[in-house]
Amino acid sequence: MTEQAPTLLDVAREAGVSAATASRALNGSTRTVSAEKLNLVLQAAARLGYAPNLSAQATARGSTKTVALIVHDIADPYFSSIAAGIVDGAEAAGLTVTMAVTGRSPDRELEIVSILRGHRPHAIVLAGSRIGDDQEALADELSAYRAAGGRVAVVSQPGLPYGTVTIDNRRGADELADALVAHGYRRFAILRGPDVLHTSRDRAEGFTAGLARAGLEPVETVEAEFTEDGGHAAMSGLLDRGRGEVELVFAVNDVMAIGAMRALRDAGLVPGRDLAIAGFDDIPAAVDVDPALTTVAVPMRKMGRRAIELALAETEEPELVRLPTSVVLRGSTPRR
Amino acid sequence: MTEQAPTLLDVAREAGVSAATASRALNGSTRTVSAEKLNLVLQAAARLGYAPNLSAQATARGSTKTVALIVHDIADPYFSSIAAGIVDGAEAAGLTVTMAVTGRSPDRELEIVSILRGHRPHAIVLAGSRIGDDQEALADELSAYRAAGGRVAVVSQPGLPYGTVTIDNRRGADELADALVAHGYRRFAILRGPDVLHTSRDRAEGFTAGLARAGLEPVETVEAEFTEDGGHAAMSGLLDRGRGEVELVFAVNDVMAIGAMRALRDAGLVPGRDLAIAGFDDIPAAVDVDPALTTVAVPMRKMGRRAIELALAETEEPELVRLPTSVVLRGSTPRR
DNA sequence: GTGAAAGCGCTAACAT
DNA sequence: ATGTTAGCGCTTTCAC
Repeated sequence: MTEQAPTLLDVAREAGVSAATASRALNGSTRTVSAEKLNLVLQAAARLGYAPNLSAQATARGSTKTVALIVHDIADPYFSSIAAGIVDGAEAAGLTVTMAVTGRSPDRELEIVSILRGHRPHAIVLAGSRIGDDQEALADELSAYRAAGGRVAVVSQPGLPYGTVTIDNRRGADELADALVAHGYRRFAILRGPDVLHTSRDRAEGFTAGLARAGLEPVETVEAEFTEDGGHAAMSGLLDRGRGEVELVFAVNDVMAIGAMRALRDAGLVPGRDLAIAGFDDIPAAVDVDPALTTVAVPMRKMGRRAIELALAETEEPELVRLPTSVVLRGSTPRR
Repeated sequence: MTEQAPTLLDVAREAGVSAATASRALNGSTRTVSAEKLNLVLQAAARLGYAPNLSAQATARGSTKTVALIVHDIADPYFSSIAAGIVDGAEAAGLTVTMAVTGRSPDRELEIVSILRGHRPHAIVLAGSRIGDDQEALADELSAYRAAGGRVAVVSQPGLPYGTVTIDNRRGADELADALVAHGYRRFAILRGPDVLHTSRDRAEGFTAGLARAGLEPVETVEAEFTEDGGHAAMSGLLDRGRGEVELVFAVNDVMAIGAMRALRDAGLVPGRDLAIAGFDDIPAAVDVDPALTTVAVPMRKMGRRAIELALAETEEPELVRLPTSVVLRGSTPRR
């Protein structure tokens, strides 16, 4: 049967007023319409089940009430926590969140930004570290959006000329190394992600720098995918080759660390006792594994919230917000 | 400085053609415009960094290329897995996903559906079991949307007159009970969620039914929040009161089960050895905990994909798809 | 194949 | 306070 959705004109007609009045009553600044007609319109709208056509509203006004969020993988707890913060913040500002997923493909990301731009969102938020340094095309796309009055915020990856909320990955990893050395560890392996990921690189380097201050260096470095399976595979490989003298494995994120713990157990070893493990992020699952995972706590949800604030703020200068991290020592790295 | 974003007219002018031709070249059915002008337009568009205004397109066409997704909590692995499937499916169909989060509040959910309806999405997908039976207002809102030609699909909760993809919660729990009895367990406690959640109720009842066939009944039933903290609190409570003769605790979802395991460890007990635990869903973390969690596998990602297909399918009759579950026995329920 | 013109549902001057 | 009238950027008849 599919009748059309009722339009503003239907409501106006039903209420016996002009479209303009109906518009003012329903969406405008309320104050300019008499209580009487206001009621008439409201009731007519309710009777008809009217919902304003946001697209039409957007074309007419030239702006939308949405913020577009770009993440790499929504099922990844790191991103979904950030997303949760963003949704919170957006909701507080009366904005709807639209979301797109890149699957970590730079091409796809570029395409997505282009499509999203078409939605003319109030703001675009990029979450998660970009891939590689070759971001010219992306930067162009974003600056076109920016030039047209759009707002951009970036979570996690500094270096883009927009409001950015991030953490100090180097420092966090450095402090972790410190704490671990203080716990008596001396022989470390690093499980890092693909080198093109800034996050991975910074954390690995920070950790190495921390060790260096104690006159140490990593016994071994293994590269793997930035996922749980990546961590599992890398740890399995390490064990196959013989882990030698390694006492502790630092994985550059918790997801990888948890994958590594699983590999350890699969090999009949006990994480923490036979080999210590540390991660980075403090995702919710970090306290669910046994032993609980030593890690660097990243305030993911707060980062999301802050990103929205940055995007919405009317500043000329791109602001860089660095949220503090903290080392959290847990059972996966017992004192030696 | 904020120049305006280039419009179709700008492109047309730049290419020396009419707006109509530009429109046809950029978005229409390609075939009706000469190769020559097509190129002209394409180049002009590229030069200007043109991105079509999707809102204007939507008002003109009367339809959008978006699907709206409503979830309770995006940080919950259950929902984010479903969301991932939906994003996959939508992407395959060339649709953008917009997302809103209810925080499990029925009022908020109603409000969201109303707002979303204003976006005139191609389809609305509701993910996660609804709260309570009092869904009249929600049903009204949805049927207004439906009447205007919108498509609706529901994940997880049967009972709404729309295409639905779900699992047989009763049966899954029933089979789990069977398997656990076969493993030698006799004394069970059930950790259930709020009774208003169908999912929780069905799983608890199915489990009880399974036990009944073996001439057993649950020793105890504890109600808690449907979250990890809820599971933790409930288990702590159970331990405080003395768990008596209970051999195995069945939590109606993995998140609660994992919370319960954590409570167990907090109390100095070893999950699996001192007290067996089983959950439901098979979220990714189920294999990360130690011992790995016995559970009922739910194909969450596939459910999301299937939901999009249902929503997009042109069927009159609301279809009900029940995806199969399977019992997965792991270390948290060793054979007795 | 291409352009002119009307219209999508709404908002925002501009009148009154 | 309310109605009239232009648009917003795009698509889509309808002629040529």
